[in-house]
Amino acid sequence: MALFGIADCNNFYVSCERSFQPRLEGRPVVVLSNNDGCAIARSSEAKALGVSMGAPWFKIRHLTETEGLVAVSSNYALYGDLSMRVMSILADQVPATEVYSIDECFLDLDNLAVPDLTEWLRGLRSRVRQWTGIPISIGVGPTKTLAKIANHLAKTSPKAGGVLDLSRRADWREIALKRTPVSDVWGIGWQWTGLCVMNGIRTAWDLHQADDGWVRAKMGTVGMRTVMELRGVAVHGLEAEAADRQSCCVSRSFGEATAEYGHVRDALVEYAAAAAGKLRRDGLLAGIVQVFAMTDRFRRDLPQYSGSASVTLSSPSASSREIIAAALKGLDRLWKEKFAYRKAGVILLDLVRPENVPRDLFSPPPEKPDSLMSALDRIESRFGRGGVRFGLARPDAPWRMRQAMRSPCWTTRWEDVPTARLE
DNA sequence: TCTGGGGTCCTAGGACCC
DNA sequence: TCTGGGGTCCTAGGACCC
Repeated sequence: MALFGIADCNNFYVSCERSFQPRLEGRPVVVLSNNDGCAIARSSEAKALGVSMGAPWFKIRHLTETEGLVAVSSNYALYGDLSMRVMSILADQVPATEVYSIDECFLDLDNLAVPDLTEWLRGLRSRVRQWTGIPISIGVGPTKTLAKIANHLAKTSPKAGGVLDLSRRADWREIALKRTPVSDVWGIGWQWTGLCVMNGIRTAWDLHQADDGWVRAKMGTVGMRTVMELRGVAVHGLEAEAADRQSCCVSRSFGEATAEYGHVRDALVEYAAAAAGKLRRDGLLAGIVQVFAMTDRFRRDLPQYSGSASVTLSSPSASSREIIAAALKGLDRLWKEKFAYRKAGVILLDLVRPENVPRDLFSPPPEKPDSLMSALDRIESRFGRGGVRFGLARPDAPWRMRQAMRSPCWTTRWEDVPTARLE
C-alpha cells in the first residue's frame, strides 16, 4: 500500500511575516492581496475574529481599531524564499517529495523504515520550526486525498500535536471522514458542495459512499477520482519530477481604472517583459501570446467590457522584444475606446523546450540564444528587478498597484537584511 | 471610494478530414 | 439529394487548486 504524507505550512504568509517580526506573534494578522484589496492569509487570531478568506480590506479595516488587527501587504519575494528553505529541509529527510504549492509538499513515506512514523514526523515538524520559524502540520494517508483530510484534522485538533496518521486504522478513517464536511474535501469546491448538499451528501463519509453512476454523471471523471481516493484507491501518484508548465501568466489589477490607451499599453509592456523573463528562467519558449484587458466587474454602474486576443509567433520565442511586440499587436486588436480598464494581463501558451520545437521545411532556423536577453537577465539578477526596463513607464503611474504596508525583503535584498545588535 | 494572481484538467461543440 | 461512422484539432467555458 502506498503511503502519502502532506506537509502544510500553517497560515503560511502570516508565519513568514512573523518569523521576522515577533511583535506580530499572538496578534490577529492578515496579509493583503496585491493592491491591498483583500485578505489572502489570516492568523488563527484573525480567523477567530471572523475574518474570512478573501474578505475585502475596506470591510475589515475597522478591526484595526477595535481588535488590534494588523495588516501587511503581501511580500512574495519573502514567502518564496522561506518556502524554498522549508521544502529543502523536507526533501532532505524523506525518499521523495512533490512540491505542490508555495506552502504544501507531498511526502513519499513508502519505504521509510522508522519504528514510530507519527513520532518521527513530529520530530521533522519541530526541526522545520526550529530552522525556519515556520510551523507546519503533517497528515498521512493511503491516498493524497485522505492525507489532506488527515492534515486538516492534525491542524485543528490539539491532541494530534501537528501530526495525524490515518493510514493504519479503518475505524479512525471512518471517524475522520464523518467529521469532515464535504466542502473540506480536496477537489470539492463551492459549486460541487452545493450540488452534494442538495443531494444529502454532507460529509466526506457521505461522498465516499455516493453512487458511482450519480457521481460520474454530475461531477464527471474528476469527481469520480476524488471519490475513489476517499475510498482508499490511490488515483494520484507522487510526482517527484516537476513537469514543465503549460502556460505562464502575468496580470494585475490596476491601482486605478484607466481609459487611456497609453496606460494600458505601458502596463502590458511590463507584464509581457516579466512573462518573457519567467519563461527564460524556466528554459521555455512560447508559441502563442495572448493578451486581455477588462473593466471593473464590481462596478455594475459602469459599462463592462472584457477583450482578449491571441497572436501566434512565427516561431516559438522567449525574447522580450518579440513577446512585447506580439502583446501590443494583440492590444490593438482588442482595444475599445471609452472603457475604464481595471485589469490587464499577458498569457504565454504553447510552451516548449527549445529542443522540442517542431520543425518543418519552411520553419526558420532555430532561434539563436538572444544575447541582449541574457545580458538583461544578468543585469537584473545582479542589480535587482527593474534595473533595466523596456519602455519608460513612470514608477508612479496610476495603474501601478498599491502596496502601502509591505514588509522589507528580509532575505532577498541586501538593503533589507536585518542587522543583529548586541546590547 | 475600496473586492488578487497564477495555475491545471475536462468537456462540449464546431470545423474539417477520410 | 440522401445516407454513416470515426477521427483530429481547436476553442470556449467551467470546474477545481493554492
